Amino acid sequence: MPESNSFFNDVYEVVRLIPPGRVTSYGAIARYLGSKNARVVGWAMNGANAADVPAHRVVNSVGILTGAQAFDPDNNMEDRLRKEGIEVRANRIVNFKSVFWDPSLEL
DNA sequence: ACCATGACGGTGT
DNA sequence: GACACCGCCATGG
Repeated sequence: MPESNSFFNDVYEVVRLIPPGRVTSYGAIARYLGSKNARVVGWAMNGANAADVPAHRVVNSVGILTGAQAFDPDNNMEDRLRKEGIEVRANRIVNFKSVFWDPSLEL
């Protein structure tokens, strides 16, 4: 597990703090951790799939479920979000602004 | 140390 | 709102 003692671990910690029914963006997490690169956050989420992290609550700045491909077909991202009361349409969160949760602002 | 890759973001058109 | 570009930096080979 290369993630231990790493930047990835901090990412997981923040994602775990996202309230149910809310979502955040890769960039928001990156800024909160002091990093300027949102891609690294996405890279971290690639491994978060196996870890106990609500990765389905992390989307890009536009509200698109860019990481849906990384989820299992029966455990897909879109369904999990709908289950929490989030409106999803065509792989995109409809009321994105309403459910957006900024860690550096609300944490 | 160099290079390619990537669940991204901001700006301009 | 959609699309094309360019910059960003952690990891792995």
